[in-house]
Amino acid sequence: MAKAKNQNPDYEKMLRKAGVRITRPRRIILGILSGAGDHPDALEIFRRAVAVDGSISLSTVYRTMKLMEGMGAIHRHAFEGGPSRFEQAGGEHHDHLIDIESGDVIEFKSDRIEQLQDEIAKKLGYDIVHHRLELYGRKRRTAG
Amino acid sequence: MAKAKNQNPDYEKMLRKAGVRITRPRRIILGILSGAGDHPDALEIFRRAVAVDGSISLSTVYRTMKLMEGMGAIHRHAFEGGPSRFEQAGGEHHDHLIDIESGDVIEFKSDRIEQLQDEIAKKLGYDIVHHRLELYGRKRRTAG
DNA sequence: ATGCAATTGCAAATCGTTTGCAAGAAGGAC
DNA sequence: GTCCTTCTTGCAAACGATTTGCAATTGCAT
Repeated sequence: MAKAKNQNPDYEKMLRKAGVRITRPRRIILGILSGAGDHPDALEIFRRAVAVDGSISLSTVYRTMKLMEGMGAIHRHAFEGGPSRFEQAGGEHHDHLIDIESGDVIEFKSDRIEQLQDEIAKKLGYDIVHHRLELYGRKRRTAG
Repeated sequence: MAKAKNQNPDYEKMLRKAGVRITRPRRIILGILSGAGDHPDALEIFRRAVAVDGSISLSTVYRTMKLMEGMGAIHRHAFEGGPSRFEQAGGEHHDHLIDIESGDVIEFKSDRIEQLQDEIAKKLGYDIVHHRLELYGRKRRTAG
């Protein structure tokens, strides 16, 4: 019953092909993102990585995040004030609903909204390169 | 033909009523936001404020921004990486299209999108407290 | 005008993130 | 497997944006 979010597109192969060395820290960090069902920030990734290999440094986590972001292997999210949070790329595009009480992130998708965004941009004379749609909400009290 | 974006809801009165002292720095800063047609960041507001009164400090700009944000008199936007940018509140709600080449911000509004957002949140069991919709785009080359 | 609490400017502190550098690994050539 | 070059790493120091402690100053109710 584990939340299997794992469609691991074998990043190691892709990265090596792109001329990126697969080092021990990188393998560990990538593995963590790959298995994460949440959207951890750099410090949290660092904690999880250290649990596997105590010698990994926070700098390496940041450097790896930046590298992977550049390669398109992960997505960086800057939710409300807090630090950047990361998520493995590869899945379908989606937006986020952030629970302002717990910080939990729920993913959702709306083709209709995407379509409307395109129309708006077009009307304004722009081509959308990317967008950000975040809903900040509070769990509805289940009427008791 | 100036871009009059000025529906100045007499913040001084509102603020004083809320027990906030109207000091010289605050009056100047509020005036700047009120007359701004753009979305300046703290440093830019500071620059404009210093041009009026050389003794104003950056700390005061930050403190005033935080205070006014709390009072609902301004909105804070954290676009892509950069520092927070501010805008006087009071106008109608709108979202933003950011020109990734110039940094210019264009405001737009879509009731349809807002409505869809509400539906999505409701379906997920949440009440939206606020949201953020930003389109990052590039000016379409006017086919010549 | 007077007094006290709220506000300020300044400098130092903080947070998240980046960077210089010397030591240490990755992986192609042999 | 061994060697070599180059890329990566960990560390500590630097960074940019923002916040804070503090003593001096100001707003404004009286």
